[in-house]
Amino acid sequence: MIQTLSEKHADFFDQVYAVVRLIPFGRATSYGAIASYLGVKRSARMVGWAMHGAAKHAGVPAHRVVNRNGYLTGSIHFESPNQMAELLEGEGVQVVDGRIVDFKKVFWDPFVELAID
DNA sequence: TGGCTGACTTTCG
DNA sequence: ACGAAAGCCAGCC
Repeated sequence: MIQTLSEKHADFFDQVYAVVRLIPFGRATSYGAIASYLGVKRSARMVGWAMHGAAKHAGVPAHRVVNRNGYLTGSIHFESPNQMAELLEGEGVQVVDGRIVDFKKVFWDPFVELAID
């Protein structure tokens, strides 16, 4: 739960996992958006680094996390470079040349979707 | 134990 | 407008 993020002093990784898990089907977000949501936008790299552990965390759709341009930069860390793209396409997200088409449309902004008050 | 590296983003020159 | 550098923090030699 998101509310527990601010309540509990969970590890940075756990917070990232929690947010990533909330990404709806057919949507995607960026490392920076998650980092910013967690209040450490400058640590966007850590979000990506956190995904290293996300692979062993079931239920964490790491393929729905891309860089701010919609490029599947993390695809190289999947079982195969095209694994990430195929997963996204399987969710109806069109991917061309390692980049999400109309990323702004499929972009899932935690600040908006989670409606922070 | 200490230092390097990294699935990024932003800002300064 | 483009290129380079910094900042973030935890895991892994």
